[in-house]
Amino acid sequence: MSRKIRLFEFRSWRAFMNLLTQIKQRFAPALAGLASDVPALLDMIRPAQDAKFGDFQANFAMPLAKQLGRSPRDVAAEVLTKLQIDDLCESPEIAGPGFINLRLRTDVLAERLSRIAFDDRLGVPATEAPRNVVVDFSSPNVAKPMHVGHLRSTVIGDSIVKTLRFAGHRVTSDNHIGDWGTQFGMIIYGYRHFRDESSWRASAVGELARLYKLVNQLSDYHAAKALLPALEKNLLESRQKLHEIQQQPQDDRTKKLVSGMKKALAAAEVELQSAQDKLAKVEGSPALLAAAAAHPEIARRAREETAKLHAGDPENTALWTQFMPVCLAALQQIYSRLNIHFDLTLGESHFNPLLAGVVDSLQQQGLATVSEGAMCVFLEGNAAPFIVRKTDGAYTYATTDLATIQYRRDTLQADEVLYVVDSRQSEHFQQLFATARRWGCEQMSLRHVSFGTVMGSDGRPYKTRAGDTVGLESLLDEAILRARRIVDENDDRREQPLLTAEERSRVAEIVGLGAVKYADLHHSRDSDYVFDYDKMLATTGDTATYMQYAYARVCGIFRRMQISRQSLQGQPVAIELATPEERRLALQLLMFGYAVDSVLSDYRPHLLTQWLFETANAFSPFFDRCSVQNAETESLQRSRLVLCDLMARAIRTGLGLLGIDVAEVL
RNA sequence: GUCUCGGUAGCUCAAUUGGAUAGAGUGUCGGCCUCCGGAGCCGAAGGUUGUGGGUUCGAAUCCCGCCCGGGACACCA
Repeated sequence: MSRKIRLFEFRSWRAFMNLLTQIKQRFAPALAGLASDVPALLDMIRPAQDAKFGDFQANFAMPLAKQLGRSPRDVAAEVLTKLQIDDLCESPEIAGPGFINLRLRTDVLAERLSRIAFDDRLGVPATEAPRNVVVDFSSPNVAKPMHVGHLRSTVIGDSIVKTLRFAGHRVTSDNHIGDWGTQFGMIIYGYRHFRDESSWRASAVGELARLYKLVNQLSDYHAAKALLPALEKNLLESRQKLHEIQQQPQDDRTKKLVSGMKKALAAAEVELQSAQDKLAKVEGSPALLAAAAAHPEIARRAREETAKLHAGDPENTALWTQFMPVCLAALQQIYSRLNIHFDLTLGESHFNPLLAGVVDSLQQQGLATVSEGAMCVFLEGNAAPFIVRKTDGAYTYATTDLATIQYRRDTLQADEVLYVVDSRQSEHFQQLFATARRWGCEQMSLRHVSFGTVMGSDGRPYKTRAGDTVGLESLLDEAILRARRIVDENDDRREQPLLTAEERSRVAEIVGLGAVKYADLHHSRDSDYVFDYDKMLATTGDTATYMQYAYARVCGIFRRMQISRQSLQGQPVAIELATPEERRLALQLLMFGYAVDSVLSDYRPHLLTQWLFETANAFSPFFDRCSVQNAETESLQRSRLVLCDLMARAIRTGLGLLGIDVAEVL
């Protein structure tokens, strides 16, 4: 009996937590007689765009008025006469063309906040409809060092996993690593011909990375050398053509031709330059040049090693088996540093045995046909076919991806699969999903969560000054190093430094990693963004550091007053919202659930960073003007302590969903 | 050439997917330290949302044309 009652209470207060939902429920009967599609109208009730419009705003009067052929303000007024909401809000106001502005009663706000004061979930209920979601992200190639290109997928994917879990879904994070590709042919070839035994013993990972880079470089060298005459000829011809066109009288048609030619010319120049760079790098080193001369067929031979591996050659399989743990350990090192965990790491090799069956099945269903020797799926609206088996009999990543979908449907029982992969592959996924649907996966939701490129300050993809891609490891090192300088400087400025050397290292790690992750997540994912250490580690503005600082300031209050946050728990709370600053902070804290919902509606973590920044921003004036220590009354002091504790947990929880940590002292 | 994503304050980015006077940060300028962490707070200036049309009560957002940029376009993943 008592258990039943408690369950009921629990569910009812959870349901009541979401003020917005509750407000919508109040509007439903008021709208019932006026419109057929009430839910659509209720959906137009939202948090106010600007605090001067109150706390919530209803935008439905204008479209509804149009349906009814009446004036919007009239319709709004009629709705208000039927609306029962005075136990929640001040009297609603009609403004502008017909907006309804709602301001919550402060006593209601205080009461709601009191209820969630010690709730770990900050009043956000777990979903009543949990789904099985597989999130496919990070997905590096093993045997190649991870670089800046893997950053976004890894960070965004991890945040989506954490947010989905928080919302109550059953999530499987899966790292679909490239462990069966051409790079293995390269390191096998490299291992046979260029291995340095002592380096191998000292650091197998480092040696594999060196071998990969070396073989790649030599292959590029020969390719560039072979291509050079054609590139030079191409460039000359482009210049010649451009010159000729420019001699002609200028009209709209020639103008267009000129701009087209200029673009082609620029592309040809870039291509030539890149080839020349590759040649210069090898020719600049006698050792490399000698190696290149000794291995003229290196690219082809490396490909053959890959083919042998795929064909089950025992020696190459043995090498693969020997290399894999080394490669995985190298990846794991970065993931544990980033504090990112995968439930599964099922790479391409795992699905290899299934590929023949996939193609057979596609063929049997009449989806795939042979064209120009390749097994293809032709899709309406796509010029290029989706190739599932190449002319030489090898399978492609299309095939692997289909096998993976099958596995996720049948074995993991997924309702939904998210692919956190950069936007250049959107055509691939569009074809993949279309094929999968026709193949029998129409029940499953498949989504490409795409994102843009990380750029340098020059507006081009982020590279080192020498033009190499930036290794992820060194990128993190640099961020942490810079964070350490900031932490040192700050603590040294104190009369009594608060941190030991070890603590400083720990804090620098938290601040540095947080900066990198936050900078990535606070941009909307589909746009490119400019990578800038100074901006992401700035102690002012919309950075992780600013949020972490706000957290540390709260901790400072408790430390100073010698009150543990733990000791507040379990005692009765009565939140008092005496000032505008307290009210603003309270409202902001209650919006957490809305922020989480909005993130998940389209997998956009930047909406959570926005909420965090607004929360830290709401806290600052409170901190400035509402002294806890010198509060007028004991009950006000207690109320403020609870508010502080809630604020700290909100920041910690919110940052946590982004994969970012906090520290008590910065 | 086709498809696709973009062009918003000096700079870096938002804009709850069609809602009010387009907002933040940074930078610039001007105010706040007998008071819980000044890594802070408050304020000001800064815009023809690439451009020309259209759709409607209402457009940065949707449609069409043009200009500029990124990317992808049969056997790499």
